Amino acid sequence: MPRLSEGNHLAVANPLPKDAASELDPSRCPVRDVLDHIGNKWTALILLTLQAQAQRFSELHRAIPDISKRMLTQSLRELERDGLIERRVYPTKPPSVEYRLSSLGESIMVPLLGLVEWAERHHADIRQARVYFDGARDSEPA
Amino acid sequence: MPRLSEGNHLAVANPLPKDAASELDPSRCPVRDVLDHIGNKWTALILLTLQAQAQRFSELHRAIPDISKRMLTQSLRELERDGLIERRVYPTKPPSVEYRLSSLGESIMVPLLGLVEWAERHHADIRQARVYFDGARDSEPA
DNA sequence: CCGCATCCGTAACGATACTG
DNA sequence: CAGTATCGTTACGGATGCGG
Repeated sequence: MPRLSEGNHLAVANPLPKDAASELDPSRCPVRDVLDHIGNKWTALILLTLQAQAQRFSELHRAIPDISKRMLTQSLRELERDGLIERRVYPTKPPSVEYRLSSLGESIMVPLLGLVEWAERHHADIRQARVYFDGARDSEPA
Repeated sequence: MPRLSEGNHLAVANPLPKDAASELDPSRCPVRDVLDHIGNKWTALILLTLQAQAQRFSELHRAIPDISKRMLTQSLRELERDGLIERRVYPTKPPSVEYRLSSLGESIMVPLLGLVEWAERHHADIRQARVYFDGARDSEPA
């Protein structure tokens, strides 16, 4: 099995020239960058929702009820900024805005759906492991 | 393209029996459950690191320098709890502990590496989209 | 060496109210 | 309808120090 770009995502061991970065630059690590985003609790859900078809703001809101407007807006902005979705404004009255996956956004669906599929397939295993772990925790000290 | 289990990950539209859950149960949604975990900023990195080979606590710490011991411990516990990694204690003196992927953990590497590969392949696109977006933002209001 | 506990700053997030 | 602004809370996460 290939190991990909050997230790690239691990924080650079070489301590950086001098004082260049008081903090190591995470934007230089594709893995962290992308993973942080899809882990942003909502972004993945939004992408998944948009994968079915383009949606308007309130449709998205209805599809994901437990997100606040604030977070929805913010997440959409991020996705748009990253070029994963496109935002189209129709100057109707009242105005309507439609969000859709860009081609880049579509391309991430492939690995993302892979993860989704894994999640659905192995969720039972995880839940089982959890109850075992939690059970063993307080029945062990016999 | 298959849409998987139609709208499962979206918060259940059916408003739950009565008062059952004041909050909708995210643990019943595999997608959210898994995505939240791998998005936990460190878990994915740890899995990626362990994929190469089993590692001891301090080896992991060296491999991912910018994680605190606290977070490393915590993340490892979570992963162990979910059955993705195994923890082996060697009663040497001083004691040494080794972490390795479980078979379940190995199985998640496939989709995870898919995402990693996507990230590496498209990171340039994302960065470019960002500068474009940010640039357009404050040059637009002409 | 491994890992837990405490303290504390920060940001993420939600709720609400208001604008075009 | 599609946001923005403000506020308050919560939790994440880092630093440090102790114990096995």
